[in-house]
Amino acid sequence: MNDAVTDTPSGARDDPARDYRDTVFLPQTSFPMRGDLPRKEPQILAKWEAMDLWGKIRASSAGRPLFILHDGPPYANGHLHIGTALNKILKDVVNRTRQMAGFDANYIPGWDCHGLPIEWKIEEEYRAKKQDKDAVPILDFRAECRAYANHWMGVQATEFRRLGVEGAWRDRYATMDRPSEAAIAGEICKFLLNGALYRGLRPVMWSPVEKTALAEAEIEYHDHTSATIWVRFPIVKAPPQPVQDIVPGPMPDPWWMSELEGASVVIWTTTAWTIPGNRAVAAGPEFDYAVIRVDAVADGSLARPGEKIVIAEALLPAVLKDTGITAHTVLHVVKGADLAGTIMAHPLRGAEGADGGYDQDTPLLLADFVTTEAGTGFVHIAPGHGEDDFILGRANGLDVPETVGDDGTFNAWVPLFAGAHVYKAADPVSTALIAAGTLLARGKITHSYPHSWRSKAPLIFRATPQWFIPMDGPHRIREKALDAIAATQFVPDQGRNRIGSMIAARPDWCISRQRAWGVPITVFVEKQTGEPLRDPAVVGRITQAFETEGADAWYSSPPSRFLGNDYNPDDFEQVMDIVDVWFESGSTHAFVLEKRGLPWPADLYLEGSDQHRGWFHSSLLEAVGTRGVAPFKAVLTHGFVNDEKGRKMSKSLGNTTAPDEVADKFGVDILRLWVMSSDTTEDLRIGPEILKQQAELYRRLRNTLRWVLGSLDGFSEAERMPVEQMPELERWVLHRLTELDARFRAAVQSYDWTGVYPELHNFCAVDLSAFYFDIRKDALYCDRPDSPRRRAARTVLDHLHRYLCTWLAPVLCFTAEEAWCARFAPSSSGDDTSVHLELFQTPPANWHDDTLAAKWETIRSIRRRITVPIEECRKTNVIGSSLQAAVELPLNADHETLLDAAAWSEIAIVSSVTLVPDTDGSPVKVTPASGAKCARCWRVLPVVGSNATHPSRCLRCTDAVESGRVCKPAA
RNA sequence: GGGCUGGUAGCUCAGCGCCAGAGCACACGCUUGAUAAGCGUGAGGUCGGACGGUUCAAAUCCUCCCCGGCCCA
Repeated sequence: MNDAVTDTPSGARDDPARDYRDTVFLPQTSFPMRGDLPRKEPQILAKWEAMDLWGKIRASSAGRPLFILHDGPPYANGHLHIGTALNKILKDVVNRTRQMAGFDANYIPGWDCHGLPIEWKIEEEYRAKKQDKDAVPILDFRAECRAYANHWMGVQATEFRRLGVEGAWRDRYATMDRPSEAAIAGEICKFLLNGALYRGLRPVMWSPVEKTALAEAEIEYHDHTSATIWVRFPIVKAPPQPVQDIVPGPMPDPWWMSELEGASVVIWTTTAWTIPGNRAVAAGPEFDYAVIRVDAVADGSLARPGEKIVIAEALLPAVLKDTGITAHTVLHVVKGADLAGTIMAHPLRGAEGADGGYDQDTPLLLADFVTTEAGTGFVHIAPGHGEDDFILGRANGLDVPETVGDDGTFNAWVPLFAGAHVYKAADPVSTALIAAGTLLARGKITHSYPHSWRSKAPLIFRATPQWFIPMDGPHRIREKALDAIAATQFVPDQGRNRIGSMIAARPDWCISRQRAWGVPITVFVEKQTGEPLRDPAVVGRITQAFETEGADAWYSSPPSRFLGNDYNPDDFEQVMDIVDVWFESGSTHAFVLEKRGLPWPADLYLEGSDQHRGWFHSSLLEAVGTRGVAPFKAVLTHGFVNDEKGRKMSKSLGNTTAPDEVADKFGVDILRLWVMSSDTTEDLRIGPEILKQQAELYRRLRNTLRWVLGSLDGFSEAERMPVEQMPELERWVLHRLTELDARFRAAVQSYDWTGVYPELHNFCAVDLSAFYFDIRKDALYCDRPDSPRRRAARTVLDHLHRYLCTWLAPVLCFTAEEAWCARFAPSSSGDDTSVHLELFQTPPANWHDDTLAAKWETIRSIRRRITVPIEECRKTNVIGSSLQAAVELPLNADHETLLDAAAWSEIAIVSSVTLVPDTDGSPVKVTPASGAKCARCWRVLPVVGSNATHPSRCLRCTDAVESGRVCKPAA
């Protein structure tokens, strides 16, 4: 308590003009109204760094139940954007709330470092220096990639920490760390050793000029003129089921389908060289296909009058024109679905010199990628020469012929065309088809075609050996993954469905890439058998070497180092492919959790919804394949950040919001508040107006804290009052705290934070600022310090300060710290006090009082009946301040005992209330209060002026002043 | 084109079968002892569209369409 002020000497009359301000307890605090966040936040960060806050948090929570949010690694390339900021802030809030709810939330942030984008950056630098990548030793190249990733990890770490994200930054993980590379190789070898790793063929985009595979982003599309061919596939066996003709008219013989034998299915392709690789024809199940008889043809047409061909009805006019058919009869129309099971001959069946190499059957399959935009409505399927073809082929057990070599020429085994280059294959293929009688027409088309970004040469899809993890078969990875999904908590729950349908439909996982910057697939293949070597001793030598030297050891060591004395290196081929980066990040659980002795599986994975196909997916498959279960107990997803109109952000549209700009202009706490004010399970929006709104919300929170701090000035434990002795108003506030507490605890459990912080804001604005604080200002400012009413209020304010600071700490991590230290660490520098070392407060059971809450709900609704007529009196200039009002309040029998008249005047902040019985819903009457205004508390009361010595004060204020205990605010 | 998802006041969000809600912003007023603050009052929406369906009753269920977003093709 501050120095008491002596009133005027007893007996002397007061000066009516006296200013009583210095006898009133006005809020007093060092906590400024303006946040000044962009300047202050870095100072607070520096303080945390200096006191080793992270270390102290860990030490303080030792022994508590662990909570592991396993960090999905962002790619170590470029500055943070708003999406990564959202993700990390949300993670930080979840971690902090769990920490403050009593867990030991040890968060280890990490990075994804390998992969194409960094390779490209380094290659780009080479090109700028006119250097050839292939001339650089691979270890040098990898070292440059490593340095590049390292640089960006540092940049992003700084940016994340500026966002207030707390974690084990010194112990961060990176996929390119040596132990990580060793662990990743170890995971690959788990699949190798348990037999779930096989080598198969798969088409990839290939440049015959550079003799290399290319990734999607290395491909440029340019116009290219290709030869086109229309080819007959003679039907040798009609579909198995009798089907009804769908042409209107007389009902045909249901067995007409047998007529299809002898007819031909016609395909159209722009890549004649893929015909030798054909293994099927696909039709669209929903399309109508016409069986026609050719009646007349133009000169030079390869069509034959009298022959029967099948073509999609929608494309019939175009095909007739292109093939020179001038007259025809539609015999039947049939759904594509009904053609399934038709067996055709390969168009080169029986060709001279082919030696029976094309005599295999060609099935007709159904596929939803077939369109009727161009062609014939039938697609020729060469599983080695197209993504769709490959997947359809796998699903139907087709083989993947390896027809083309790395230089773009046909392999020696390919009948008729061995050694020919695919770029020049259109003529020989056409000639052979003409000889076989199956070419229906030829043409040319100019279309957009993939080319190499480097050589500008046209590319081909070519079957190449790749490494796969099977989804089905003895390891039942698909089935186990689906079981694991069923056992996982998804927030929101739709995520289960989304990842589930992907897992259910996906093909085998191709984990090999023909690249340099990554972890090699550490496998030796026995040359004679083509089988991978499965020897735990060899695996052990590999992972051991990687542990200290990293994956570079694979490139720098002779194979004998790994093969040991049991094998002759000459008998083995060392695989030089690297593993898919998704396999790497899918293995982080192994080296970040398991290897470090943290609990496994993780409690939570938390990423953007795109990671259903990405990290959640690969982590699930990796863990199921090696451990049989998911590496996470729960998966939380958030949406994407769009602009204020809900449009995707793009530099060209100029609608981007960068996190560092928000930090510099508003402060990080505003950005964090934005995250928690949004529904993060859906897409979110951000922009100038939305940020401005967040700044408004922040101001209210900040001013609430400020007023609490100011009104608590000088609070001493001696003032504290037990709940039982408090007025109902105070007990109602404490009850509200129990309600909010329940909301927080539920959110901590469920990870569902939507609406929680808006509700806290609502509490501050509506329950506290506009109601409780407004009412209690009179007692806090004007009562003597030992007044029970004031003591009760200050006790509640003490609780409010602790509850609000701790609740806000996970989100407004800087502001809450400031408000906490403003009270508990006023000495500032060198002090180790931090709100982040606190736990959430636990409300005593006796604070909860539903009956009281219901009663005060009624009181507040009656209060609203009073404020309306007061407002009307203001309009007519009868009164200004509500303290100038006297109210006549009619109450019905149910309400007349709620409060007494004095309490009503307190609650309504008026100078007097008269209660009258309400029998017919009579309105509240407001009149100017009679009496004079107390110069100290401004209430208008009849007693003011009745005391000759103290003519300008009311009784309460006279007592307060004469007690000699009212303070003069510290200067 | 397919899978998942969203479209309720200027903004952020509730409501998800039975009279359109909250906070913020806005307007007006009060206060000048939370003052680059605080209080009060008020205005504002045919709930994306359908002179579509189901129902006694639809923002809420169904169908179609339009506009976004993520992932595939």
